[in-house]
Amino acid sequence: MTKDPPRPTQSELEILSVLWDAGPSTVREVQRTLDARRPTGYTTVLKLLQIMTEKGLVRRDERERAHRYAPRLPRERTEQQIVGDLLDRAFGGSSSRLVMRALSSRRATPEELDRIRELLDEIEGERR
Amino acid sequence: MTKDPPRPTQSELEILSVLWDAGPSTVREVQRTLDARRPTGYTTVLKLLQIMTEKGLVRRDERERAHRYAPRLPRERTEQQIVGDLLDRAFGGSSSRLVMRALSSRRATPEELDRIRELLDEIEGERR
DNA sequence: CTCCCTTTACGAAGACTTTCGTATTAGCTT
DNA sequence: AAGCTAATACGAAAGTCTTCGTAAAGGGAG
Repeated sequence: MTKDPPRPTQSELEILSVLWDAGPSTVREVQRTLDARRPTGYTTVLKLLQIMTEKGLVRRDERERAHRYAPRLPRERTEQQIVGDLLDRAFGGSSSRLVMRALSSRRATPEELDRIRELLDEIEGERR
Repeated sequence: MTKDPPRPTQSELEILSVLWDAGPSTVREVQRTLDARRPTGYTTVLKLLQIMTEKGLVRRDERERAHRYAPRLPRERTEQQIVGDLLDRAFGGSSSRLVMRALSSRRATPEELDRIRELLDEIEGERR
């Protein structure tokens, strides 16, 4: 059984996010996406991805000349880990408080709100 | 106008959380709370609080022999900052995805769920 | 084959985080 | 005032994160 990789750092999380969105990508592809948001050097991204490979956060496919990197864990699972951690650390485990902050922090679209309602229904349904 | 303090680190956030819960506290008080969860030395907490004072994350009251530390920003605001940051960094700005992770990460009480529904109503109400 | 261009590899610097040992200071007790 | 106790101050060490410069390697064009 392979051990779980450590929690990703802030920058690593940003890279993972790109990979989850775009699928297996080369350094150049990730760098271009990141650079559009905030100036980010090529070797910086490369080094990060190499470190992330060592940590087991990503898997590297070396068949092509430009290696392709892919997340090793599903987005779902990592997000859960991060959120759970934050919940304990800053929200005293109160998920509702976190939810409220999230909702008042960014506007959610009506569709999103609907999906959240559905989720609430599901949770309350299970309770019975 | 005073500049905003930087984003707290993980350990700093833990300390802030204690201070928000307990109100202005001495190093010893914070240390005892933290130590109960995970072994934490006195001078470690002290140093952190001193650094946090420099950064402007907490305010120090030196009138008593044992100084009392208090958060400089309200919990609300800091939580918002953290969540907003996380939202951008890992959730592509999708608050609903964050909400779902939060809700499936820890069980919320029925009361909490109700409060969330109310919040949803409010948000949709404003839209009209 | 040789010259480029793009990529990966390596290493190091600088900043930051976290922890802890030790020194110093202040108050209380006697 | 002297001594004890508990607090703060200081500084250093070890680890991590982030960035970047430079070297090495690989492929394609001519």
